[in-house]
Amino acid sequence: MLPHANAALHERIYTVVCAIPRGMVATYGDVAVIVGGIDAREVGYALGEIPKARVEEIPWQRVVARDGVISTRGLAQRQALESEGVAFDPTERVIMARHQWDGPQAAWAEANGFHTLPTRGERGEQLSLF
DNA sequence: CAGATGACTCCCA
DNA sequence: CTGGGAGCCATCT
Repeated sequence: MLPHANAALHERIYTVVCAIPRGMVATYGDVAVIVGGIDAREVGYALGEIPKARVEEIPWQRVVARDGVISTRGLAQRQALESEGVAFDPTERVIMARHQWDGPQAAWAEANGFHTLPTRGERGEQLSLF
């Protein structure tokens, strides 16, 4: 379904995805919060509607499920992430403690009409996730 | 307007 | 770990 969902909404989602730094990942839920007014599912559907011509410019592979699991078929996403330095644990999950994006900078978010993520606390200290 | 459907997430058995 | 079910939002039938 969703043959041609709201183009403007897709653009906002794509813009946020393009802001995810190389080597980092964001969850569907995080992207939804940043865009505002939508939920994780909407993000997933939008990414599934990326036109072929733009799949090269949009780092869709940097968006993963909340627990670091990749939900797309095949290994393309995992390989793309590994090639840019994202590490996976033995169960094929992204090591979120080390690669989860903190969200856009306040200035950028405000300038583009987006939200910033709520403080994720001292996430960089809990490295003992294994 | 009601029902169905998803690259989601959370909870419980 | 697996599976089911509810809640979630936007769009399509």
